Amino acid sequence: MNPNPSMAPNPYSRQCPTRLVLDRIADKWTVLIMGLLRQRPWRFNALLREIDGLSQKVLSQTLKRMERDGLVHREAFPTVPVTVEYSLSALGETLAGSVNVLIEWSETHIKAVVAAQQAYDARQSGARQ
Amino acid sequence: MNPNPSMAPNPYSRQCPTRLVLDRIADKWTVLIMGLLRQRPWRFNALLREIDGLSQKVLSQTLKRMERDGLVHREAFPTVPVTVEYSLSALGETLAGSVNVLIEWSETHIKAVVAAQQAYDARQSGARQ
DNA sequence: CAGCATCCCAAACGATACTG
DNA sequence: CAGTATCGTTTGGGATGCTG
Repeated sequence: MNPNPSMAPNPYSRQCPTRLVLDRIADKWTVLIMGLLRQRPWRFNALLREIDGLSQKVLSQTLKRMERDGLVHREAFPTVPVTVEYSLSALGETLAGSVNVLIEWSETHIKAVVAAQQAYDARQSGARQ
Repeated sequence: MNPNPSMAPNPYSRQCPTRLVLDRIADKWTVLIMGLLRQRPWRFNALLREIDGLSQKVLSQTLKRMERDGLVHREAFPTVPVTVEYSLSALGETLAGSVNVLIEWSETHIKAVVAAQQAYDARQSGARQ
C-alpha cells in the first residue's frame, strides 16, 4: 500500500501504514483504556464500568482493534460463566507510558486550557459586537 | 461541570473537564498538526498540502479548536492577499513533545503492528473454517 | 459474564460554491 | 491566500434484544 516501501515511514502520507496505526492510538478511548491496563489486567465489564460514557459496543470494537494491532492480550478462562481478562502485551507496554503522558498533560494543564477557552470566547463575543 | 471540583481531575469521569481536553489532543489530526508546528511556524495552505487526506474544512475546524484551547497562536499579516501563520503557543510547546512520541512510536513499531494484524487475521480465518 | 446483531439517529466529513 | 457557508452523504455510536 505504501507507494515508497523503501523510504522511511511518513504518517503525513495518506497511504502510509503508520497513518493507520496513528489513527488508532491517537484515539481517546484507546488512551483511556491503556491508562487502566497499564495498572493491572482488567475484565470487560470492569472496564465498561470504569470508563464513564463508553458504550459496550464501542469498548468491544476498541478492544478487538487493540488486540488485532497486538497492543493487548485477551485471555478467556473456562469458568461458568466465562471470565475474560485483558492485559497489555509486550508491544502495548512500549506504548502505554507514552499515551499516559497525554492523560497526565490533561490533568496538569486543564486550568490553563479552560482559561484559554474563556479568554478566546470573550474575545470573540467582544469582537462580534 | 465537574461534580467534585475539590477532587483531583479524573478523565475517567464523563463530566470531568480533562475528558474534553483529552478528546481533542488524542486526535489524529491534532497530533499530526502539532508534529509539524513543532518544527516551525506554518501557513494554512502549507499545512493543507503537507497533511495528505486532510480537508480544508477539517483543518480549519481543528486549528480553530487548537487556538481556542490555547495550543496554537494565529498571526495574520496585513499583506495582499493576507498571510496567516500558525505556531505553537507556550502551552502548546509543553504538549508538542508528548504527542510527537506517538508519531515516533508509530514509525518505530509499524512492522510489529502489521505483523500482529496479519497473525490475528490468519488466526481468525483459520478458526472460521 | 462477555459479548454479537440489529435498528436508528446524530454527528462528522467531503465536495462545492463563494468572500474579504 | 485564508478562509466561511451550505448541502448531501457517510460514518460512528446509542439503545435494545439476544446468546454461549
